[in-house]
Amino acid sequence: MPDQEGEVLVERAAPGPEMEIVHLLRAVAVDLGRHSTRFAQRNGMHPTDVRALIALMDAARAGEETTAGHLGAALGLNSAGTTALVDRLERAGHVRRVRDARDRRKVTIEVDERAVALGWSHFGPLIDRAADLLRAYDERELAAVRGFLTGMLKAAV
Amino acid sequence: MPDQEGEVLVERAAPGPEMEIVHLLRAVAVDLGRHSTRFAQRNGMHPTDVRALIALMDAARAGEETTAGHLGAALGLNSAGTTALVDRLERAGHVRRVRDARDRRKVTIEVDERAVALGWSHFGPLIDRAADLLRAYDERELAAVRGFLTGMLKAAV
DNA sequence: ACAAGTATCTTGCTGAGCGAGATAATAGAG
DNA sequence: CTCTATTATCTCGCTCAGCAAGATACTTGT
Repeated sequence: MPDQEGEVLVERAAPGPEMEIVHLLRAVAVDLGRHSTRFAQRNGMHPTDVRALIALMDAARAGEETTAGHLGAALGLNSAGTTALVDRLERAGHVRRVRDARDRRKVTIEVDERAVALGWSHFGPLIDRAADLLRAYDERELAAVRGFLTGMLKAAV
Repeated sequence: MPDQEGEVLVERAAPGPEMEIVHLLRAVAVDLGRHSTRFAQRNGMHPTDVRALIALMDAARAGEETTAGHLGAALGLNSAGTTALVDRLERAGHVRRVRDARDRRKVTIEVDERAVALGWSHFGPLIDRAADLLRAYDERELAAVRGFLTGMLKAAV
């Protein structure tokens, strides 16, 4: 009876007990996004601005300088959008533009310390909570969480 | 010596082995966001449109009707933005507007079956991959993953 | 020294989302 | 039953993030 094709498509997933966790992961991803959007709005920023600051801090932690071009590429913006983004962040005092001394076409972006502190004040409690949860786990449980997240990371490319 | 205050703020987190997993979770959240943005762009939609379709499908799965107002509230849009969003989705054929018969002020939004199928074709493989990963776990490992995600969900409000 | 290449910025535009208010339908008081 | 308050959606005019195209400034290879 091919008269319910829609239903077949809707109910395609294997409805095992795994699906609960899959939906949980999605809910967490959505909520983390909301959390960071709220942070943006409270500080008069846009979601992209927060993503930019996070990208900049990640690079800084890895010991890499970030140029305007790098930043734009990481966020999927074109050059005009990148310039506007950096203008915005600079005007708000969250970053500084520094002309590269060796290649003077380049502009490296440095995050202001106060922006870092602001980020910690908002995301710190969440990170602490996560660390608390994980400290209660033994090595096999940690491996399970790590393995699941690592697997999802590879799958989501 | 208080001449390195910036550093103190930057390195505030307890640098235990938990931090690796915290960063993993954030990376997964970001990548899932990117995945859904790519889906949006490939189909000529905006991230908000995808979020709207997901919200609509979630409600439908829970057996609830979604009105324009509900949808806007769920996405944090005002009424003008909501109207524009539904216009866009309707123009693209992803949803239908249906005037509620009992309260004729209300407009309920119905997702078109083809939009659902389109979503599955993109997110299905990812979901399958997640289910595969989880099927290899025993009950205690599943409980660990579930507990961590549930805890983060409560913390991220 | 000069052509080709690379990094950023400028200009002009499109469109998502907002604030304010219009329109239409329901609910409650008398 | 009618008049007013409330609720749900839509319309209008605007702001601003991001795009496409091209200008500008610097570097590199010949």
